[in-house]
Amino acid sequence: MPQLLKPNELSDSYYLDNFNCLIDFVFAHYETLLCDEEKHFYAQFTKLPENAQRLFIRLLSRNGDYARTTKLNYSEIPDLKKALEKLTASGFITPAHIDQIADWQSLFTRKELSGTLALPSSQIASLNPQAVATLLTTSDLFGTSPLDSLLESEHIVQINFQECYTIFRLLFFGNLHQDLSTFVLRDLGVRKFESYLTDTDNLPFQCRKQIDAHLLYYRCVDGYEFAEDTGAASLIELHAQLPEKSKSDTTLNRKIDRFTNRIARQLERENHLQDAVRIYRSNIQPPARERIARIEATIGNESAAFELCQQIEKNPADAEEKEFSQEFAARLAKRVGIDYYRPEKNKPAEIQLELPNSNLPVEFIAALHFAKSGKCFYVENSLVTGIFGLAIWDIIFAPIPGAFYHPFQSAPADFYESDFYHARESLFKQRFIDFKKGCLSKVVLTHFHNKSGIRNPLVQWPYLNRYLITLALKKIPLTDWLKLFEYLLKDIRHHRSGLPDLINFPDTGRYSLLEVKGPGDRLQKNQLRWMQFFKDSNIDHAVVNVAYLDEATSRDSETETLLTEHSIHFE
DNA sequence: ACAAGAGATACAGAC
DNA sequence: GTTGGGTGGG
DNA sequence: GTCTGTATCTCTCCCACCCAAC
Ligand SMILES: [Mn+2]
Ligand SMILES: [Mn+2]
Repeated sequence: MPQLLKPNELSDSYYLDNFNCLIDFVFAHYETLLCDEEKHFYAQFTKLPENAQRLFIRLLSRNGDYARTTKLNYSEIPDLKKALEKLTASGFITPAHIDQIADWQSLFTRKELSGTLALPSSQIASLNPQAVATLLTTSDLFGTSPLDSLLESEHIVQINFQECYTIFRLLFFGNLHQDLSTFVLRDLGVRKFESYLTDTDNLPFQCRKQIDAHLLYYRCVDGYEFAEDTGAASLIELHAQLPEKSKSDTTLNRKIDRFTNRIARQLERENHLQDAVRIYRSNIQPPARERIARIEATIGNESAAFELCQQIEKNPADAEEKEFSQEFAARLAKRVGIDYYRPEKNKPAEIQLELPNSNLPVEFIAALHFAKSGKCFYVENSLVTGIFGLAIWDIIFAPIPGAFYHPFQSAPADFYESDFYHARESLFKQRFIDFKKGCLSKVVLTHFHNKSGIRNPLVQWPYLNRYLITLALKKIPLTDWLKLFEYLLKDIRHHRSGLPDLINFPDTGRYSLLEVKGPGDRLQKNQLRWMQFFKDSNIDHAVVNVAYLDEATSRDSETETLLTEHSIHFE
């Protein structure tokens, strides 16, 4: 009998349904890539009675490999004992072998442990897991250990098949950071996703080797913290364990490269420069080459550093890397006393303001100042990026092969890839023609209305409202929008950030983009690049330097009124 | 959109 | 006694 | 007294609870 549900209400079998949805999808589309144990896991799970299924899912979504059965209490699982028996009989859980339990502190409270060990709880806190285990399992003259009393009325079970579930999650989501809560958040209406069709003919995993590589990568990431604490040798070993980069899996390659950079950077901090350089060299992702150049310069290898800078300049991975290579080369040349061309520095226009410190974020202080003679909004990336996202909404979610492979994506799989545009070129070309015919406002406002709250990699809904959008579309000329869009499209990954804090629409007309800087703050590289773009595109812009007239005071009533008028709310 | 970018803030060292 | 971080849950 | 590099902090639904600390 189907339940009648209010829009944001969960059915009483929600997590069972969600889990089934996940594993059924994986089994249906990836059966040939599953190993015997995984297939066994799936087959056995589907044979379990519903109550046992429920309990197992509950156990899987807890932390840790073990659970105390006395701590389990679920109103939707009436016969816990029977469910536990079923799970034990089918091998989904097993009574724990106490000598395999390494971490007793996460299973029992300090108080419980200090009681049985007859030690002050402060001392328990300072013991390492190994020590606790030893104390607990050491028998006295009568052959009894503290553990015996602790476990008198306890059953600890080991939760099995966690690895299988991990694989299923990986295959379903394509990553390990999403889990069953993703379903819940969608069904509660917290996160809305576009309702595209998933392309089951072009799923991301093609062979078992690829799956294992992903899994290994995640294992290495898990091991990072320990390796960092253990020292350089562990970090080097960790790097050696990383999966080989594959020919086709650019997503995984990118992850490996980022992680590699993280390892090498830590080696730098620990002063293992040779190893850091060696590891950076295996890597294309910025800032690997930059780091190598810096290290070479530090250890007195200026010529090697200089040469690398020239290589980078010839073939930069992105604007940031290119700028680095030019500036650093010039710096090196100067240091060695060689004459060398230095790119002229862009100094954006500046506005100096002296304002009372009303104890608000400096962006609001500045915005309220400009609001006295116009309309001013604190938008950062959200306006330009958001308008663009609304303007090309249907292109972002167009059914390109392989773009969508599960229902919880906020972007197509290739959104940040350099060929995102080319895979949709005809759609974009047509859309830009339409814009030139004057349909920009209509497309944007239609999507703003129809897609409200739905996730889109370019749209941050909380910052957008109809008034702001309408005003921006009216005050910013189409030619400027087209230039902005074109610039965004050149490198979406990097160009979606660094936009100025404020957009100002003075009463006298026009508009300008303002980056606010309080005392001690300075322009970031990407912010400066946007300023350069505005200059090249003839778009009003400035850096607003705010100095405070006084110490921070509490907000006066005048400020409160302004805040209310601008729908700004704090604490 | 893979414990991340995305921005602000703090401080040290170079010059 | 209070808080605040961690965790589980819808 | 600037300019640079680097490290560090804050934040992702939101609520109830439990436990460990200041
Ligand atoms: Mn900002
Ligand atoms: Mn700012």
